Amino acid sequence: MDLNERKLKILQAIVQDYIQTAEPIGSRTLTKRYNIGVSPATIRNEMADLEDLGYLTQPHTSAGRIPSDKAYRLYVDYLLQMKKIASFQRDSMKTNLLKRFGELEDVLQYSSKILSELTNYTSIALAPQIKGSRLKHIQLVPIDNEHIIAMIVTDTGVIKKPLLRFSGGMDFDYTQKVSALLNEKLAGLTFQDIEQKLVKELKEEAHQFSSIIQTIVPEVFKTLEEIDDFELFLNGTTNIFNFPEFSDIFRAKSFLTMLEEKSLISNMITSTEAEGLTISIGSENPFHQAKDCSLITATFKLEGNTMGWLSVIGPTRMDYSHVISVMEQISSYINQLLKNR
Amino acid sequence: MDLNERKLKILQAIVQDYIQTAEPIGSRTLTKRYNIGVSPATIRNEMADLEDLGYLTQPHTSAGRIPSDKAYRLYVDYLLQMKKIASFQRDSMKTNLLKRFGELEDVLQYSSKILSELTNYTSIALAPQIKGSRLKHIQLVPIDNEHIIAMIVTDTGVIKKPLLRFSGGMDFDYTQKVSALLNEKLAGLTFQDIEQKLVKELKEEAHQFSSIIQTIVPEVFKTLEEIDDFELFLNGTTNIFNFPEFSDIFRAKSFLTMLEEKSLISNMITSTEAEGLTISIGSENPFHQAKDCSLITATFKLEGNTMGWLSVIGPTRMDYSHVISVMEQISSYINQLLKNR
DNA sequence: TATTAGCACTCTTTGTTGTTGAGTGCTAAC
DNA sequence: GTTAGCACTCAACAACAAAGAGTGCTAATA
Repeated sequence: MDLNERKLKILQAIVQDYIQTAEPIGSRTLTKRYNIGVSPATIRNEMADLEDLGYLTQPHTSAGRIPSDKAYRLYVDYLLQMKKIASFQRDSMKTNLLKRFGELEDVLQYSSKILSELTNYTSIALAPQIKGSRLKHIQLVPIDNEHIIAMIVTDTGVIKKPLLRFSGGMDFDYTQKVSALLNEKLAGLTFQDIEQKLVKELKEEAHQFSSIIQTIVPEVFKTLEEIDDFELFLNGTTNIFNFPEFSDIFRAKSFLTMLEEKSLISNMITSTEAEGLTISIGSENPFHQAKDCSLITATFKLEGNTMGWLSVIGPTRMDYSHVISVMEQISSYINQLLKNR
Repeated sequence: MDLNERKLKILQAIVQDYIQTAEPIGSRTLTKRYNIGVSPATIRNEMADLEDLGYLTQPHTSAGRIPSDKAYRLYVDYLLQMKKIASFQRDSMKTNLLKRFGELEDVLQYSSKILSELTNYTSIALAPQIKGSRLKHIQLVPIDNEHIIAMIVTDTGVIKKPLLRFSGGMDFDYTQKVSALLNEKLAGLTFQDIEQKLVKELKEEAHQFSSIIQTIVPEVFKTLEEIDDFELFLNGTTNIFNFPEFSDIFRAKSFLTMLEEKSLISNMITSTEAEGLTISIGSENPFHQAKDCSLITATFKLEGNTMGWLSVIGPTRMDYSHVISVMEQISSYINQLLKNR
């Protein structure tokens, strides 16, 4: 018993119907809505087979069938193979997105907003942690007698700005010299390298600035450590209320509570390694909280470094076709942006 | 017919009971739970009076009574008058809060998190817009040949960092001179002043830098304009699921949707002018979306300038006593912090 | 005169029961 | 191999009854 042409046809019809209606579908209704070419009785037999094979489940004996995660996986793989990317909204999106410049974080956040609006699902933007990235520029700026800001730009575009308390005062020229030295020594290195090896060396080498470097540099890193979470932006969280599977208050609650757990979400998203689109369906997700959800993640890379992630999360009964097409569009513009900065 | 001692006693009992149980309460139950000293029949008469006076309502004829917004208002005014501030958690909170330094925004955000955890309601932190505040420090930093970051520190502690595209390149010394000039001319002024009057003057005066100033300064302000929303931080949004009045999916949805409307929320919060705690109950709120909610807002000022807001939002049946006491605590520490920076 | 006991009445909530209809699996006929 | 027919299942819905918490009114009471 394998998946012949007819079984595939029936399965696809069921998946598509369920994505639209969220209702279990029976053999008779299927023949009415779709042109399968066989009678309900035959479909019933095929459905029983498909259930045995694990593609369909039945909420109760006298109900229709609903697709399993396995069925969605088949459907999605088929879709990805076809890659029938629609080309809607191309122009308006392009100009809007390209008009924005600035930090990658902003671009991701803005894209996430568009994404949730276009798909009506919840969208998540995630910027990488600073640790793995490379220092592009560091600049100490004295604010007043007691405070210095260390402005830090990385190759992933993240700009962190730890505010340091530094009693004793320091004038601009001095911070300028220190900044120049730090740039010279540290630019291009990863933060891990800097922290592990170079601070010591630097202290020894730069005698004339040893006091300030001993005070400031560890302080900068300590503060960075503290603020260095994954930055997570959510959009369209209330969209789940549009879906009947979340009209149960407990489901809605657990979904929204899951979204509030930043660490869980970022774990789930960053676990995707491959560049491009990754789809994980229902129980494929690493956390049980997400077992009724599908997560579509676009990973952005530049020269091997991960620059950020963009995700859509929704019910397993997700309109994969639509979401994939929108995400492919947005991804291509972001990649364009990444290459041209 | 006025509010005699006994009516007040009964009303207070009803309010307190309803805050705890969220169930309409009848005369008999009231006598059982509280020691009023009269029979249910008497209480019924008094309740009928209180209903006529607008302090109570009845969901239906054979149900108990629930307090109206007017009743909560009376209760809250009484509470504020008493100011029975409990002194729990004082020490742990103090050390935690004072350990944090840095931007006021961070302090507000962190406080909001504590606040939602301590009260189990939703908490909102709001930092002021940049427009009304004064420039404390501006520093242009060249990142590469095409980008300059303008780091801007204001007296409200907000640090904005618009990234500007500036083709042509500019070396550090040059940006340094320009920064110094801008600081000299602009520090201490409000952004409105700068924008309206001074840009023109500056252009004329500073001949040697006229080209860059003509290019950069308007660009900085344009970018500021774009990013200058109220910064709004939400915490504990899913806490509403704990309250039976939001166990209806539509209520929950409309509450959460309201929270997503940043402009509405910030309008509601910033409409409070007075320093200290402001409470608006149910229909007292300016927006109908919030007519089932109470909003308790702490406004922080320093020398007349509003530095930020901290709010708790929840059902009108809010545990005012508890929330007020927690907010008084946190506010006092934030004020302490503000004065000592 | 203010308070209270008693009573009839109201209305929601909860549980029961029957009906409907969409769906199934199985069998026998085509 | 496919399909018509049939008995069966089960959720959803509506109708109905009973329970229970509450009310307002009236008459008795302190």
